Amino acid sequence: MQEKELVQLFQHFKKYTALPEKAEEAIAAICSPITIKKNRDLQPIGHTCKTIYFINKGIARIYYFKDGIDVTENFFFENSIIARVESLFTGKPSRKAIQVLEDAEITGINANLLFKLYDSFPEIERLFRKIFEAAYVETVHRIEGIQFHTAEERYKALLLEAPDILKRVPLKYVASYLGITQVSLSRIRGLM
Amino acid sequence: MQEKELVQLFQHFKKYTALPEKAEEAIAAICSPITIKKNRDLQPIGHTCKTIYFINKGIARIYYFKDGIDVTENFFFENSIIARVESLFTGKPSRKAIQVLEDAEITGINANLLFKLYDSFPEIERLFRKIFEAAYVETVHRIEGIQFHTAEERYKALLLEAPDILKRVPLKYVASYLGITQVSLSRIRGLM
DNA sequence: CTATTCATTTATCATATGATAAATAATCAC
DNA sequence: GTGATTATTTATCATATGATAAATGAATAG
Repeated sequence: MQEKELVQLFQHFKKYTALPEKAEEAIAAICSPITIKKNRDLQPIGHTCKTIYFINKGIARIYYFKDGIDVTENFFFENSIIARVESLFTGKPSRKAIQVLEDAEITGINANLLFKLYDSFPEIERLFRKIFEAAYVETVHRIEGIQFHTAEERYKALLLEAPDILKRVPLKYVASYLGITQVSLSRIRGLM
Repeated sequence: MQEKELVQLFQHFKKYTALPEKAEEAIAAICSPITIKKNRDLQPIGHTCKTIYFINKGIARIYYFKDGIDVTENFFFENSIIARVESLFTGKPSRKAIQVLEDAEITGINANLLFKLYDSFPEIERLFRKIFEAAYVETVHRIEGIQFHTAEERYKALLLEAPDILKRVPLKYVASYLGITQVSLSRIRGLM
């Protein structure tokens, strides 16, 4: 594991809570570096999520198929944690995949070993509690953004809150993320 | 605090993780019983969430106003935990309120004191970590249920997955929960 | 019990979005 | 660099849902 990427990871963790050195070492020991090419699946559909990922570089999305149609659930950028929580927290196989949208460098954290670390390092349990609490809050905001807003409102909100998505991600993925067809998204963009 | 209601609370906690007796006592010490009449707000809009609630009896909903329109974010039944997490986990005031839809008996858990207990009782931190992880997973499922489904599909899914909501909750609240108007909901019901 | 308020349904019309097809534009493999 | 594939836009038509109004039904206060 490259030192540089671990530094980036622990830098990210500091936003949530401080970790004693021993705890950092313990986490470092269960991390693996992953280099992956654009458009490849980091995790396929149907497998149980046993890894928590951190993006050092690149973009990724979680997606699944609804009636044969590719639906993007979420996008993830540099310095963020990705996990298919509905699988990670339940132990059930996930119907969702993680795909990388640019050549990426990723740190994989072995989830089972991490959960074991919770017993010896309450600070680590606290860290990940806070990480997922923050992700939970984001998800709640997401619902608010969907409920009772028109497609156009949702597009404008995205333009305001996460313009990077529109700059770096193919529109066809953005469309399903917004819950509309690609054609509708194109029409909405055309009006502005 | 009534013994009976605490038993019900700890019974609920057992679904997530076992607690040592001392931890249960520590939690019991920060709980207060609340009796509240139908249609009253348990927590008003604009206040910062400092209490985690457990419903011993009754139903509640979280709601807010979007452009002057009452929107239901979620429903909660007996034996469930309610919190406006976007306020609880960020310390910011909530734009949402909690309202009781039937005469209810509720246990309030002082959140600040609870978070202090996390330091001395890792088991308590673990318990609430798991509780909110499970709630997070539910929220992720919720998004899946909204994205790319028609109003009719969403109604039918609700009929299947949570028929109790339709039995015990006024339809006007169900409509905004489904992200549609009351009139549309009525029309959809009429077709079936 | 009665009157009043509130909730639900029904009807009509307007509009946003979906479905499909075709034209352009951009990207990729070789 | 060129052809082939893929992404995006544009156009047309169909339909689900919203907005509004009015009628019916249920709940509540006094």
